[in-house]
Amino acid sequence: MASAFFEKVYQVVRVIPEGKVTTYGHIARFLGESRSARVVGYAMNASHNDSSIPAHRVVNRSGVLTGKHFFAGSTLMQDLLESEGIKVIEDRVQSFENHLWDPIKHLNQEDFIQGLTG
DNA sequence: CACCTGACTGAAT
DNA sequence: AATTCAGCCAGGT
Repeated sequence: MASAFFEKVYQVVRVIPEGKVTTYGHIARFLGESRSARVVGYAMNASHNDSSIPAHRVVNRSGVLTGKHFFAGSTLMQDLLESEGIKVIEDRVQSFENHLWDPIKHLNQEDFIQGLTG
């Protein structure tokens, strides 16, 4: 079991809809830790312990696949995204904002955290 | 035990 | 507008 923050991150990542992506910053902000975007990324690094976490749907604020290096091979992350209908060119998600899934807009922040802790 | 690094980001210079 | 700095947490050296 990872830290509480890691768990929250995982919970959010797990509910990202197929064919959608979000960013480290959005997740951090959604969790009320807008300054911990970096830790979100670090949580993803540790997410290799759990295969149920679609880490490929998390990119940086520019839609760049900064974490692809941590996937097997050099195109697995891109391949996964493209298989969900997201076009990726040179490690960048095309029409990024169009595919962006903002947890702050699609989830109820308080309820989510309440349900998580309770 | 202290210090450094890392899938980030926003503010300041 | 581009570069630098600070903040967050965990794990490795």
